[in-house]
Amino acid sequence: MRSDRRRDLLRILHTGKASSQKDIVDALRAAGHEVTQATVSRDLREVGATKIRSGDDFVYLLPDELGRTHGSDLMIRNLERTLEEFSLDVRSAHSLVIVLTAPGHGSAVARAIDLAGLDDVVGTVAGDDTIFVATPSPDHAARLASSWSRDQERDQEEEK
Amino acid sequence: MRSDRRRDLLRILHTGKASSQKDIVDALRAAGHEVTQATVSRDLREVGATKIRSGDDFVYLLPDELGRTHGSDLMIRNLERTLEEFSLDVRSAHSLVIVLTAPGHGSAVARAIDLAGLDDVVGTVAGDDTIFVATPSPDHAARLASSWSRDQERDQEEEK
DNA sequence: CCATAGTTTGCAAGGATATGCAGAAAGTTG
DNA sequence: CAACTTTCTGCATATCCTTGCAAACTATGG
Repeated sequence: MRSDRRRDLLRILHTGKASSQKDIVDALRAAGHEVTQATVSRDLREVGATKIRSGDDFVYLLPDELGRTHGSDLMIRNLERTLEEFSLDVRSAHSLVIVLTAPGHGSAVARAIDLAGLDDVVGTVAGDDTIFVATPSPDHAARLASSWSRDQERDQEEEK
Repeated sequence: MRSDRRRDLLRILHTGKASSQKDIVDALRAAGHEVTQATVSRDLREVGATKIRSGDDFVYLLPDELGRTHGSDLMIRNLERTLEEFSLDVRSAHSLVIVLTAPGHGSAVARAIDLAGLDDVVGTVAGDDTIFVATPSPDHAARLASSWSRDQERDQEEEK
């Protein structure tokens, strides 16, 4: 039955291990539902599931899990890319990290930092082109700053 | 040049109007970049963009926009589906709406309500199987309650 | 300027997903 | 129960996306 199958579909999606519709077909068959990929495609549309990148392959996620991608690989890459593109300088000052960005991009970069969900980041405050990042200790701040500098340098090369 | 093209790609993605890689190829060509769809595919992987449902078709979004799907069509459908599945009863009491859910699903349903980003919803508090939804007025509460009851009824039919 | 190594791209093939259509199933009405 | 309407599904196919591979391009060191 349709409703029965959908319950199992949601369960499968919830495990976060379905990376293709074929995977889902297999899982559903294992649960006793004889279905084809075409039906799965339609079911997925109905529940609003979408396939997003997770590292190098994909995962199907439900809409309410879309916002929970904090700290994921995707968001960490997003931070790296954002730093490459918009950060001009990164320094540490005691337990703070100060990031200088292209004018007007302070908030955007700070958001990327927040979304990355790094343990070392306690909080951020963004101005127009400057961000203060609070960390637990000067040690942490130094580590973060040097890591982010590396990300940021690559862009400087290209400017030449 | 690669970096130049990527800047334009990000701009295109930001408009939220690219629903296929072919669209993006066209847009890039219009901006003076001779590219093929294969290159676009690789560029998209690099910036971490993913294709998500938007109503009946798709949109390519950047990672940091994934969380901003509040209030979208996707989230509204998600709420409808969630109510169908987990809500047992919906009533209004003055300017509040009270939703009774399957045991343990209070928070999950409340989250779906929040994500839908409805103007009429001022705030929610969730218990194990009960949710209080604050609205601006008894009028709003009544409207919401009846709308959600309709969603919820469909499931009741199937229980028979 | 050449040789070499690394990077980027197009092409073509293959994989994954969406969909028109027609038939099956389920539900409705008289 | 027959006739009809509506919903669901599989099949076959179209569309869309990814990827291996080889060629074109860049960068670097002689």
